[in-house]
Amino acid sequence: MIDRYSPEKIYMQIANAIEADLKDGFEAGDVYLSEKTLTEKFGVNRHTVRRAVEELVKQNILEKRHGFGTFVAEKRLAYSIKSHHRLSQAIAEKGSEVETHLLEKKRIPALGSVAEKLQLKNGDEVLQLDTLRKINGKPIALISHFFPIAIVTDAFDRYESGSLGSFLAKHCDIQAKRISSQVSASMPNAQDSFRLGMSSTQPLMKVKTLNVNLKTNQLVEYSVTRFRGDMMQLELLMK
Amino acid sequence: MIDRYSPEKIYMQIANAIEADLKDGFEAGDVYLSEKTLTEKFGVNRHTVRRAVEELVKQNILEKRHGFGTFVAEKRLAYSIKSHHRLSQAIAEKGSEVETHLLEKKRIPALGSVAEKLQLKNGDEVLQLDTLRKINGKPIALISHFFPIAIVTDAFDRYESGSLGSFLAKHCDIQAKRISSQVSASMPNAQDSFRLGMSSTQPLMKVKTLNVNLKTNQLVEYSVTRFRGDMMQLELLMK
DNA sequence: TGCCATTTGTTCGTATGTATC
DNA sequence: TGATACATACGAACAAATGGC
Repeated sequence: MIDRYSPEKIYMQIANAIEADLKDGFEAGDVYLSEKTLTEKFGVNRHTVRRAVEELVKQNILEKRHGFGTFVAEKRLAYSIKSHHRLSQAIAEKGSEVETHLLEKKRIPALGSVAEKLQLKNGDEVLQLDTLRKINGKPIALISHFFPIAIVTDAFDRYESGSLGSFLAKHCDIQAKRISSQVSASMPNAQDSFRLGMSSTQPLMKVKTLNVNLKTNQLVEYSVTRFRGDMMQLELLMK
Repeated sequence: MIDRYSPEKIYMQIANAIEADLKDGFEAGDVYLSEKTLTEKFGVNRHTVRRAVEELVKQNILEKRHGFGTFVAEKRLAYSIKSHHRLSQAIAEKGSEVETHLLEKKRIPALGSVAEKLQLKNGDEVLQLDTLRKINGKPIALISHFFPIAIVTDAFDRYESGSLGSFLAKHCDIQAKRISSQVSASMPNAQDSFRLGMSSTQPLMKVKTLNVNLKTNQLVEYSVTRFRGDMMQLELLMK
């Protein structure tokens, strides 16, 4: 079953063998063999089967759940246009319920792009708020907000959920205005994919935005939003 | 440096530490520290730093080459979306060399979103042109252009390479103006990842745009651009 | 050319942590 | 609570690619 003298890596041989095995008696959603079973079946180390399974998870063929097992991934036909939420639409749609939850709040030294964007010195303190955005109960986006400490007031301590924009307007007299956005696609890290309840093989759409105070024109917020790539589509309408 | 009693996994602590380190003294293209060095620096096992680096590779922050080392990933190229702005112009301004190659040309019945966007009946004929865009010799984007047959003239037969926008202006008297763009992130299919010379585990950034003829205001083109997610970043400037 | 040091890649072994049922 | 299964982390050895001499 395994050719230890083949130039093809053992984990790839196993990945291929598993893939063939799946087509022969397994259906989407079925629980697949445990790592222990696979270890015995192929006569290799557990790490090696883990590496093989990892390969198939990356390809969306298997899924894993800690403490439960490995199972055959559901087919994702979900890419039809209709299943995409449009940011502008989804929020405006009647019946779409948008929630925002505060996940974390901490003071950190501004590093790299955060310092650069907010025009601070490397190491200047900023307040970081991480929030989770849900639409109709489903996690859609994670947002890390960065505020220069200079604009942070005690009012921030009271924020717990709901629109951060409205909160700033009401309690801090800050009307934020977006002056630029940068959009890119990348893969999620473990924490982000967990928090968004998505497969780590699905991409994120990252939107980095810089906001100024509409009145004073001062830089007040830099934020990094990670949208679930499979659920969100940005819509840009030209004038 | 490493807190072994933190609930945050060691490999994530290291990934974060490396990310901060990178912003402080490393530039795109620089060779980063070897696994051995990192192992000593953080006082952990080599597997653990490998896991951390893996995390950053997934996020397009580091790149690895077998037998050579780890280096800081190149910054994504930025591309501003503005109405009247063409990709070739946007990039050319930065002094990069842009090539466009025709991959395929065919007449097909408009289906689904193509018909919908161009306001055609399902099954109406459209001309599809697939082009590959390279910047400094590297494949960056695949574009599928769809034109209603009504606007297609014999001139189209002469198109082989170069800016399609300029071609339309010169030979078909069409000045295209973008009226909307939709941006999303998704994984590439086998053909796209092959044509773009990228890993099938890296995401694409898809930009769907709808263009009208500036003079007549008629819908003239719908296009779907697949950018390599690891090489491109859209930039949106407000106002 | 070929050899060597360096660096990443693969595989084995072992132990312990943590989630699920 | 216990059994099972995946997750993390340590240690060791060898393979394979790279670049310099």
